[in-house]
Amino acid sequence: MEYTLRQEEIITAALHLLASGGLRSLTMKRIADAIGVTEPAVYRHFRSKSEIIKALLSRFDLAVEFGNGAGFEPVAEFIRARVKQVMAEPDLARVLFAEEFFMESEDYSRELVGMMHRHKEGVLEYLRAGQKAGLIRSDIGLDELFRIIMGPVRLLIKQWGLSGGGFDLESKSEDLLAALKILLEIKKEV
Amino acid sequence: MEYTLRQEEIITAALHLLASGGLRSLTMKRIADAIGVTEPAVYRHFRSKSEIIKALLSRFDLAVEFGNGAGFEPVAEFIRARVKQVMAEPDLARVLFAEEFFMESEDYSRELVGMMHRHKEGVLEYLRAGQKAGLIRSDIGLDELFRIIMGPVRLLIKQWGLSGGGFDLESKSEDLLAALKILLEIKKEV
Amino acid sequence: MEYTLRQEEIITAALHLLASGGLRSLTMKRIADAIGVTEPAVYRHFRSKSEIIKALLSRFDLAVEFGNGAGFEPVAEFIRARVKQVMAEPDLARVLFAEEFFMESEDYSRELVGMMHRHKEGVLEYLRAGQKAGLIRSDIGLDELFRIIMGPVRLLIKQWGLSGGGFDLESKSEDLLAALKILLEIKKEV
Amino acid sequence: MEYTLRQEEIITAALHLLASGGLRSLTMKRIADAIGVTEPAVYRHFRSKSEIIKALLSRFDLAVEFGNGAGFEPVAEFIRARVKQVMAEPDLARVLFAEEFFMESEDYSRELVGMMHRHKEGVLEYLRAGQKAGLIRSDIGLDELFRIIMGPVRLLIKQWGLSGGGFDLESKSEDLLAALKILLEIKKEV
DNA sequence: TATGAATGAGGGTTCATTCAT
DNA sequence: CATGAATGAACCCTCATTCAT
Repeated sequence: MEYTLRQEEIITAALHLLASGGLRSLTMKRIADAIGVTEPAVYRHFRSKSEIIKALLSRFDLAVEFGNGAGFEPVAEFIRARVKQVMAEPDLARVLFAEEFFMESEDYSRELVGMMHRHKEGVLEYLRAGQKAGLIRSDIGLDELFRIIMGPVRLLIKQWGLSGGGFDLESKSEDLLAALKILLEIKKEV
Repeated sequence: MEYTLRQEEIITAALHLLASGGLRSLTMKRIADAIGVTEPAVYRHFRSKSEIIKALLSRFDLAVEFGNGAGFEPVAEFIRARVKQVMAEPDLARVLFAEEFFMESEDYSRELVGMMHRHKEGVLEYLRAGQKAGLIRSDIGLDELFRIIMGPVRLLIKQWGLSGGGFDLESKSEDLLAALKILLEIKKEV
Repeated sequence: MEYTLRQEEIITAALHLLASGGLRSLTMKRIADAIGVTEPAVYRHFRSKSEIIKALLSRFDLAVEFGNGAGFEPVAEFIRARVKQVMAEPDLARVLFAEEFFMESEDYSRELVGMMHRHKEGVLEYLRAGQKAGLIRSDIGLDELFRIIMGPVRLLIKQWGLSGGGFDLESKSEDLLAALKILLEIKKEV
Repeated sequence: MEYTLRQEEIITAALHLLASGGLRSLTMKRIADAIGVTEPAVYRHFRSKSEIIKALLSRFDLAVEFGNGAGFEPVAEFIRARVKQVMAEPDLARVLFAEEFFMESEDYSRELVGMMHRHKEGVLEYLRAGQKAGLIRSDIGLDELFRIIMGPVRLLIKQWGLSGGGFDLESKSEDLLAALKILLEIKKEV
């Protein structure tokens, strides 16, 4: 979906409010104030608050193509893309993995779950192919493998968000990826 | 802090509301309805909604004593305690790692951060000692170690919560612990 | 249904607003002002504006028992009861036969239609029995008979309402009933 | 007053909205949508919503010339004209005798009352002349006569409108006229 | 210990209307 | 002749909280 400039402005304002004060502070009035108009003006651009939130959720999506790769490297690339996205829009870090925010409404949940599922399947596919190709250790189940990779990434990004960007996310994420690489990749013997 | 029976009842009702409908549905009216009284009656037991939420947060705490152990095993014990706690009160799973819920107010944040910190320190201590004692691999930094253990655990519990208890948390957590053990523990050579 | 004093007060205020300014002026704010409280206070007594309107509609109902009578006389009694009711609460006159007001919502419509139907059936039964007993002329169909009696009554009450009580409704209604009696009753020959 | 094509289109759309959803649904947005333009465009053709409603009311008027006739027949002709008009534009039936719709504003009221008055005077004149000429029974007052004729007609048209055109209005109106003729006309003796 | 009644603040949303383009 | 963007006023309703009883 394409958004007009005004719409993008609104989505950004909404994301900022959500990140800084939770769903409670994401009100039409505050959005309107943030972009310098009155409340009804916002309704020219989105039919309802719901629509704004749905549009906001689309920012969670990654323009990542899941290809035919195998092993840890393409997964790492996916994670690096996430990290870059979060760093480009730090507000994201505070809400990205807070599915609970949107739990309240079936509507948002569905959207969110769909997106999560898509990403999970992509990652799982890399891992499955990696195990088959002997690039990733096979003494650990796929489920566990997935959690052991994505769990720490989520935690890292969350910590960065909660700390207000208090550390260098990029270098810390590289550290994490390096550690995961050591643990999960099968070293090619000479 | 000790709570009266009525207070415990209120906290449980609040937790249930929070888990099932998010912060939005956690209102004084709904709490009152849930325990079968009117709103002012609730104020007899808690000075404000804030106090209820703070009391609720105390449920997140673990009555775990962090001792002098070292290595992966005491960490696993800590995690098992968490899992048991969550299974005993499934609502907890849906809110336990949703720090964002409480981000809104400095008040709650402080409480929560303190708790998280305490737990983190405990776990880190086990890991540090474990590395020193040669029980845990040392080619991975403490920070990464912590995230690689607690990240997946958080993710697992969150998934269980979001799925509405759709899988056997206990066995899945054992699978996870086993995988982490394989990855992180140093095998004693004969 | 029984209403508390406050509820009756609200219903009366609502009826007054409806009568004096149409549905447009029937707002929660105005009702609240009319009884000297703030808007939220009204919600203690009715769950929604809908409920108030439904309660209001119940005022349209007549506590008239439709018995086993026959002929014009019991119909006249029914009409006299309506007239008395309207005179006791003149606001009624302006809204009583304005089904269109409530057309907007299926909800109200159903309620209203049910009431109208009950009354119509009662009147029709008197007329049918009257024709069978030779008290009412039979050269006119029941449908027409009904309209020729109730149509003028409705018009009379409406005119009285629109004129702001500008004439003596009671005497005018007696004139009307007398005329209808002359036209429709069969004179007993000696 | 003459209206442009666009204006007629707007009036028709307004009438339709009014008939199908009451005054509540008669909004500038909906009118605009109905004719496929945006709101400001409507303002090109009418200075305000008020003007639209006033124009709408003009549809209630009948291009009936009240002549010098006497007795029941010219009244019946007047009624037949109404019925034809209503059948040609069924939406009219749902709002035609709903003076309450327009009660809200003095403005509309005056317009409407004037029209009603003109029609009433015309009908009354026929009846007065009819009584004088011995065509209509004189044991019933003029006021009552008027109500006994127009009351049922109004009720009939209203019922037709509320029933969504559920019966044959033309034949039912002939039945009604026949009944009224029997009741009110003086039979010429041989 | 509990209730009934109330309130100020604020929520999302719709309306008729205006104005620059 | 029409649009996109905006606005002030108003709408229904919910919230945490208070107070007299």
